[in-house]
Amino acid sequence: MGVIRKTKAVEVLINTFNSSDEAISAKKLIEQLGTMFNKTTIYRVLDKLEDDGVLHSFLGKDGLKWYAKCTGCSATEHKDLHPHFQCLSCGKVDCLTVSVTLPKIPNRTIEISQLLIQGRCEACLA
Amino acid sequence: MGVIRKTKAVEVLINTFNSSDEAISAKKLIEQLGTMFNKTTIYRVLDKLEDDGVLHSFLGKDGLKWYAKCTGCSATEHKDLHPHFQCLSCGKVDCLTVSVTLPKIPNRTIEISQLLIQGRCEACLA
DNA sequence: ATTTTTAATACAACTGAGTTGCAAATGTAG
DNA sequence: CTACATTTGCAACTCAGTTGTATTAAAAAT
Repeated sequence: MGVIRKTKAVEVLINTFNSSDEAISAKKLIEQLGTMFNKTTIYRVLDKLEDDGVLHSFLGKDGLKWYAKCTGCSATEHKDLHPHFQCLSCGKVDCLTVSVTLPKIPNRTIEISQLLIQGRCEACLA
Repeated sequence: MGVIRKTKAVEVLINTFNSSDEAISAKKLIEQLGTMFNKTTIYRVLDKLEDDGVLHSFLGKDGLKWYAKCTGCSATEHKDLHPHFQCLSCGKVDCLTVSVTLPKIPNRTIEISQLLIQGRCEACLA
C-alpha cells in the first residue's frame, strides 16, 4: 500500500486502539469521532491501517465491521486463525490469543478462517 | 414460533434447499425467486423456517446472510459449532460436517460459535 | 522559506441488503 | 361456506458502508 502520512486522523485512531486491547466497531468509532472527522475519513483510515498491518478486521454478530490491533500479523500475513469473543449482553468484543486447530478438509485449500465465539463475558456473568 | 402454513412460498423454498446440500444466500434466493415472490416474503419465510429449526443461518465473508438445511439442529438447539466453507473463487458455501473443539476460555460462557473457513473449493482448484 | 506535488479530507449523494407498516389475499379451523 | 388469523405484496424506509470530486494539508523539491 501507499505511503501513510502522519495526519491527525491517523494519530487519533492509532491512539484509540492503543489505549485499550478491545476491538472496536467502525460504527462506534464514527459515533465517538464523527464530530472530529468525517465518517468517510474514518473508514478510509481504517482501511489503510489494515492494509499496513496495524489493524485487522472481522465481522461481528450483526455483520458490523470490527477492528483490533494486530499483535502477530504482518501486512502480508493475516491468514492465521483468529478467534474473537463477542459478549451477547454488553456487545464487547475481544481478541483471543488461543489458537485453534482447524479440521482437515480434503481437496480444498484454506486461506483465511474466522471464528466468532458468542457468550457472556466475565463482567456480565458477575 | 407460530403455526406455519403450507403456502406456495414455503413449499418452493423448502424444495430449493432440499434439491442441494449447498448453502444459499438470501440475496441469491431473491435473484432466483424474486419474480415469483416479493423479497419481503422471502426474508420472512426464511426467518420462520429458521425459527422452526428447518434452516440455520450464518454470515458469509461479505456479511451477507446465508441459509442452509439443518441436519443436526432442533428448534431449541442451534448452539453447536457449525463450520462453513466459502470458496474465494466461485463464492459457493458448504456446511462442513466435521466438528471443531473450541478453546477453553476462562470466566466466560460460550453460547454460539461461528467458524467460517475461506479458500478454494475442489472445483476451483482443478 | 517558498513552491510543487501528491496524498488525505469533507461533503453530498449514492448503494444495497435487510426491515417495517399496512391493506389485500389466502390458508385453515369450525 | 363462513370467520378469522396468518401470509403476502407493495412502497417506503433504515443504515452501514461506498464513491466522486473539489479542497486542504503533508512532505518533498527548489
